[in-house]
Amino acid sequence: MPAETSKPVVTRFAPSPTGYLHIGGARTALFNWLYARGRGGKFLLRIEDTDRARSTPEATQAILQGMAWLGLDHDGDVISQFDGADRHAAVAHELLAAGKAYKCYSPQDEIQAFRDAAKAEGKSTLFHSPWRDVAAKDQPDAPFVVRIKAPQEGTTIIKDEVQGDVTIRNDQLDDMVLLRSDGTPVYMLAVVVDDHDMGVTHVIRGDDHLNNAARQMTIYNAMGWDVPVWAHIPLIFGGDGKKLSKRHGATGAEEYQVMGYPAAGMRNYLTRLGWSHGDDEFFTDAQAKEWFDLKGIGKSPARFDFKKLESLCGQHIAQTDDAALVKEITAFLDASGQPALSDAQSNGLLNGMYCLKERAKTFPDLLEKAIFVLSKRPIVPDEKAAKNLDSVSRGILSELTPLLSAVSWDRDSLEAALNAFCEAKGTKFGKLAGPLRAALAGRAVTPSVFDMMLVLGQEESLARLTQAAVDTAAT
RNA sequence: GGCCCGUUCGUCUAUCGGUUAGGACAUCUGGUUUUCAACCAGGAAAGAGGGGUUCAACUCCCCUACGGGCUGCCA
Repeated sequence: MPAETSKPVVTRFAPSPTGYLHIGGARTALFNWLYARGRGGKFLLRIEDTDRARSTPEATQAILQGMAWLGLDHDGDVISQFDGADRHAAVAHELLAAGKAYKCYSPQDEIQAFRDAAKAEGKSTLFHSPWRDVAAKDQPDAPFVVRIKAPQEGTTIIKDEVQGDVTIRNDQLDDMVLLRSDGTPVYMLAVVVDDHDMGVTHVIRGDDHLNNAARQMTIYNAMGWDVPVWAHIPLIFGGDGKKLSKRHGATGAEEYQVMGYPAAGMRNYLTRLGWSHGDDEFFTDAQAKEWFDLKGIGKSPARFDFKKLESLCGQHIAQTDDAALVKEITAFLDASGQPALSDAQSNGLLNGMYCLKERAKTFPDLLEKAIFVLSKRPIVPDEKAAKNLDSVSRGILSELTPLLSAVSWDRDSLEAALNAFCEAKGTKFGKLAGPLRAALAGRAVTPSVFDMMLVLGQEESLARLTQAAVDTAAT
């Protein structure tokens, strides 16, 4: 690996702005980001917008927003591929002048007819232009496309860090179009020129481009440019082993944001999907940057598993700093179009975070558990909680309340007081917990009653107990 | 049709010619418990099929099956 130290790493993510940031694209971006960031290199972002009909500024915004949410910061400005069209065309003309490309006058319908016929006969549909070696003086004054002169003998070896050495016979390569008949460059040319001009050293992209790499290499070779290190990564599938699509549920990065998955958990899950570092499952960004390499990327497509995502997200939430979580939740609320937290709610959330974050896998999950601290009196019990507030439990609560007003408000004292109360009443604590939950939170599923009382404070807790004891409306 | 790639528990994966094929998520059983979660203990669960090579194959080679990709004046 001594070569790696000689040249700084430059990676890039190059999405087409035709829709939201697909989760598979997000992972490709993540791999590029990790690889560059772990090596002190640069991570560039280029928008492949040469298809004018399908590219939209909204899509570019969605991609930027998705990357921002995932914390994938890029170096330098966002590059528009379309802006480089003149440069791309200039390269094609350079190739033309050097005799490494040629003008092809075959009309499209003719080519199409050839392909249809070849297919019908079960023969190769590779088109061989009759204009490849026609001298300039014999060329007509007619519309033409510029095609590269691809090698016709020998083999091209794609030295891929993930797939290994992939050998393609050159007779399988076509003289692909570089410039359309209107003079505009095609994608295949644009990527190569841009990657070269941007100094990209490692091309990490989906393996749907593996075959394209051989074709792109003919351009690199014709221009005498260094071929980058290739790493073609397998695509992500849905749970049924089919290409991930809408029917599998969410495919856009921002949908995961709206569902309340923490970005750190997403990064961890996506990194581990199709890449491994021994048995490590849960790791921080710092560890991921340190460990990530091309060798650890698997060759087979991985399936997306929500359960594992949730498990990892739960662990990340539990390990995130309380204040940072409140910030993330605030952003989540905003992104998902929900009402913002009041200052009082924010503070309450922060105070209660220690006992909330241990038990939540997503932000909505956490918020659900936090209802006790986000709600104001009067606490209205939901259906399940109401069942714990029958007349008997109300009686018990009203007996308990004066007792608690005399107790010192710390965990040990509260536990002692409640246990003593239960013993005196001859009941188990379990009998008391349900009504307490209903009174304090209005829910049947909550954090520990001690934590709730501690977070709420003595005054508020007693007020809620009092209210529950006297309120008979629900029964 | 042609060319290219892939295939280890349900899922993500470890292994890199010699292992009782390991871990994680999910699942099942038991325990703990104050609900949910968490936690503890334990269980079930895998090399697509067929040929080689080798003393020995999940690991190397070939074939088949299945899945995927490319085969555009899309990207």
